[in-house]
Amino acid sequence: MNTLPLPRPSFKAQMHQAREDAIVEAASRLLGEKGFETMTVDEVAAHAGIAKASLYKHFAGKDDLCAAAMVHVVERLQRVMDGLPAELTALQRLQALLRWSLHRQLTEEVPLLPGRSSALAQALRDCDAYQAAMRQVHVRIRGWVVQAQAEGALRRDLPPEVILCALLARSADPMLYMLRDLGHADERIIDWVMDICLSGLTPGPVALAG
Amino acid sequence: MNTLPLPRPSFKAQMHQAREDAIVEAASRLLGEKGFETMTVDEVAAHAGIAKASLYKHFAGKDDLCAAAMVHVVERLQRVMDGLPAELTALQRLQALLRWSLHRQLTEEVPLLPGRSSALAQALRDCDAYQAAMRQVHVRIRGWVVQAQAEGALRRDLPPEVILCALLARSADPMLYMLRDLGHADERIIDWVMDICLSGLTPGPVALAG
DNA sequence: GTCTATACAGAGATAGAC
DNA sequence: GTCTATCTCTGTATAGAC
Repeated sequence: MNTLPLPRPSFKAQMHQAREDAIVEAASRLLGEKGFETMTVDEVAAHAGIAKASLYKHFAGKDDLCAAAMVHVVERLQRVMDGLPAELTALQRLQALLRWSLHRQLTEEVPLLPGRSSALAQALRDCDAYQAAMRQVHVRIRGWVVQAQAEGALRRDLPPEVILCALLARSADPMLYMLRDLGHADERIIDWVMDICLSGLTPGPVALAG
Repeated sequence: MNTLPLPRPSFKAQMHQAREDAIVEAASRLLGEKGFETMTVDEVAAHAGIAKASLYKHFAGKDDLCAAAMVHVVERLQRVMDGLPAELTALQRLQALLRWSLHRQLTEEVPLLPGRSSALAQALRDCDAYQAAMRQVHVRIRGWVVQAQAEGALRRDLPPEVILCALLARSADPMLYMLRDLGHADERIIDWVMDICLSGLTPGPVALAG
């Protein structure tokens, strides 16, 4: 692509970027802990250590701010995908992704998916950067799903899109919190959810009732 | 002698109850469509056809109102459980319940489970009526799970509580909305989700990566 | 118990000095 | 660009007449 040497960012620009990152990180944290509707811009500013008015010099509004936080999350996911060892099979890659997203959810970080009836969902539909990043991720994961199906590691009677949804939806599965409320340890919860997601609840090939 | 027409002492009470039911129904509808944080008491009053101040004569506040709506939902679930044909196996009962809750979710009705970071979750923890009803439902469904395990219809290597959580969590599974956004028909979505929940994503016994 | 009108609080967003 | 102080709107809850 662009092989031109990038101009060294000025000190001021670095400061600017660093502060913006701090804001986004604070927003991500609160978004994960409290959700879009419950969190407030005041809290974000307080956690970032700046005044609210300064925050509005960086972001147009709450929607904008949280959309940026969500883009941040997707970019982290992309880096995780990039960092997977080359020798892994397609299924192993998908398992690693699943484990990563479940772990995220249990540590109260931003979920990959916005809540169904959250105003954030609408804001994200209008955010081109988020849509583009998310499309990339989908295409890439879908490729792994198809490959895993070809290798016989995933069911071939399900459309790849459906499997893709089933995997991504785990990152917002309420089952994790229900199990945590019962007092189970995080790692055990993750193992159960992954196991059930992949193998199901029935012992063998299920005999569906007519 | 008393020539007055037969007294109908419960008439006023009936009116009272009918109005209260209308309020709860409106609250349920909006709770399902928009979620606890986004919906407003004004909207509920408008949908119920009364003034907001009148609503506050029936319920102490928004929390109270929505808790009542949630209790209403659990009671409907209990009636569904009561109405299941006696000749069904335990697994078939669980499948029927699963199908019912998935159908509910797709028709934008109140989900059985509150969102993770919703203020409603806290309100429900403080609501004895909800807690009691929910405990009853849990115990009953858990019984069916144990029975299905004994019949070999559900995996025995998972604790019943875990399977119970896995089933209940489907009623708030974001997968349904993802598939709907892809343009699939409701019935097909439900079939896929039930199938994947019970049989998993892998073809046979899964070979976990070491 | 139901209404109209209003008090009160919280949160998003902005003004204007520095 | 950052701050303090303020505006404005929305939404919960209540007062008081009938």
